[in-house]
Amino acid sequence: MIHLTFPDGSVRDFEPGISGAEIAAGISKSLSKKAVAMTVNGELTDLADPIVRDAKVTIVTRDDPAALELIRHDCAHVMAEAVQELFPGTQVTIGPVIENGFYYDFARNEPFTPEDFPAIEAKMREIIQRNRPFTKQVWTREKAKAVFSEKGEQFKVELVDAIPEGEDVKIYAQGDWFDLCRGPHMVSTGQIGNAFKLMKVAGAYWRGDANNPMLTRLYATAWHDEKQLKAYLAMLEEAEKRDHRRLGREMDLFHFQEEGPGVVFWHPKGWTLYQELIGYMRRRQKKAGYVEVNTPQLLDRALWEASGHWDKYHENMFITQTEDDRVFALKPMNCPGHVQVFKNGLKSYRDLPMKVTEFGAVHRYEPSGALHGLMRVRAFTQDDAHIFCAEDQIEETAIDVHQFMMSIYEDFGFTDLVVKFSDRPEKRVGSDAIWDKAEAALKASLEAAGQEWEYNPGDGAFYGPKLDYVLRDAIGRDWQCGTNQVDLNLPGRLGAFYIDPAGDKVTPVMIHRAMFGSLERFIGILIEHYAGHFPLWLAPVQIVVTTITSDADEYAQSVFDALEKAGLRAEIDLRNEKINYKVREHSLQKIPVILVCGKREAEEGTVNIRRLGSKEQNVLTLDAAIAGFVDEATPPDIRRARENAVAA
RNA sequence: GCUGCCGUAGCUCAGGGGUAGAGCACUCCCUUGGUAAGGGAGAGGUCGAGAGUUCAAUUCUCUCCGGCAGCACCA
Repeated sequence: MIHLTFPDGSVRDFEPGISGAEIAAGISKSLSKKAVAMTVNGELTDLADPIVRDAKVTIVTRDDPAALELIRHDCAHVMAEAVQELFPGTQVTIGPVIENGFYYDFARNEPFTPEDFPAIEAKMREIIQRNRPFTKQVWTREKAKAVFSEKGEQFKVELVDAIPEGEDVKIYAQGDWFDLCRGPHMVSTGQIGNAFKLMKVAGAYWRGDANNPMLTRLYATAWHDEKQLKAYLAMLEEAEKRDHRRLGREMDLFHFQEEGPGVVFWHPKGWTLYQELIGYMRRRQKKAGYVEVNTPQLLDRALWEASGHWDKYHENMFITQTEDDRVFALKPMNCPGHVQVFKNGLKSYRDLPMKVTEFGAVHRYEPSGALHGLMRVRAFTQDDAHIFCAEDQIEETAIDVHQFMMSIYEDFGFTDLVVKFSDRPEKRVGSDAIWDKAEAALKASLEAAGQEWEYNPGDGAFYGPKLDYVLRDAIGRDWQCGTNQVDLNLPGRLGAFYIDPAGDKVTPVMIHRAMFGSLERFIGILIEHYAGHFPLWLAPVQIVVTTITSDADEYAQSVFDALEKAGLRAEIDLRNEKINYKVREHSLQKIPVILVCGKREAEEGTVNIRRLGSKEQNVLTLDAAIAGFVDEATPPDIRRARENAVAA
């Protein structure tokens, strides 16, 4: 007898080899009907699997959140069967579950098009209706290879070969169709339900390697029920509405055009936002002891060869040649420039840590397919900094940078973020002793702040370990922004040193860090995060003053003048249009505040305030209104400084 | 860069071998209206670029450029 423990804590005895299906049937008829899988000691397995020893067992029903992964995975198998039924000769490869759904990669000479989707979906519904059971078999490697080669499924043969020795070669069948698969699956295709939809067709390299042939990938989404599916589709629509490329055009922030692929034309409003961010960061960095510099856009090839960038990245650099045959490259990064600033003039240990920062415009010739609005561009400005320090200052510096980073993200409302820690890769420079030190320092900086982190083993740069900061936006998407990297290589490579207390020359360690990452990208993220509804301190136009009729023009003008005098970014709209029209237009422009001045307000010396996203109207005296707006438009760092001053 | 799709007015899009259309936006006129579209008139396009086929190409073919989705890449 074996003892099985159930979620309610009860323990019952069974014959060894009993299956989950039998247990469920023994508990109740309805459970038996709803059961799709089970977990044994926390591991999800087929309901039909025998249980041979004592274990904790949970029966998973279709409504269980854990079943969603199974629904998607089963659906992937059904999609593969449907495709092979409709398009004979198509080879199957792999079809994993991903966030929100699944995909399946096929090899076929003809590409699929979205016009094929309805037929595939219909065939999938048919297969689901057949309600054939999923059955598992374990084959020998030889049999699997023989069967798949016989079928002309070369990719599957490769996959069988890739299964480690000693691991079972599992085959799951649904009716006549079968696939090599790790499992688990539900009981039968009928349990998949109807809440799925093919989403897109795309190319993808076999095994994710650009040297391999390209397969056709079909993406689909699948859910427990229609309601969830609809909610997901609605979320996609919402995401599309806040797409920064669309809002950038609608709000007149920036544009792109054909002659400049991947480079931004900033319009007055977008540039205001841009400058506001730079101003914020400049104040914060100055306060944190950074010194701001500016280094050349163009530098001789020799410097890039010395830094090692030429060797590794020259295909991705913009390179120029002058009449006298000198080759200059547009800087793809600021580090070598900052090292030159450090090197100019002898440095003492007393100068360390030296924090050099630059709003550094860099150019990188990114692959055409990588370009994406502001998120990936070929010319961008980093809020870059390099901190030159002694080895024994790495830890304090890393802590300092981490806390700085967190406080900056908080000012933009990013409180949900993930920090990824990457340590030494196989190919690297520097002694193990100093890697030990650098890795420990980065970890210590996170622990000192009580910050949770994800571990990316071996993903560090060849020159040092790093932290990456991934922000989660208002609709749950992740964006990598900040980075904090220890560099044990470049200062030495470029001949930087300082004089230590004993009078010896010592190579400093350099810490690379960027908070926004790139201004362009960060603005893209902010647009989507706020859906264009910027907080007042960032809004390019904070307030529009407008009138009901021309009777109040003069008063409106005086209101506008007062706003400008108070340092607010205001516009005035005296057009002979109906108030409805003007309110609509400025609301669509996502102007945070509309001040309506009619006869009444002119007589009373008040303003009628309407806030973006609300229909409410609020009447205040002009002075009170301005005081409120000035307060609200205060950047968070200045507000903090003021509050601290008051407290002290 | 790779695979697939797309490129017609500022925007969203229709059309299709005989040199173009709608709505919104824009300009002008009328309208002075209390919180999300008042009315009228007008202007606006080498149909992404080049080549080819054709009596004739915006439409068909090819090449290039740009965009979108995904993959690969991201110092």
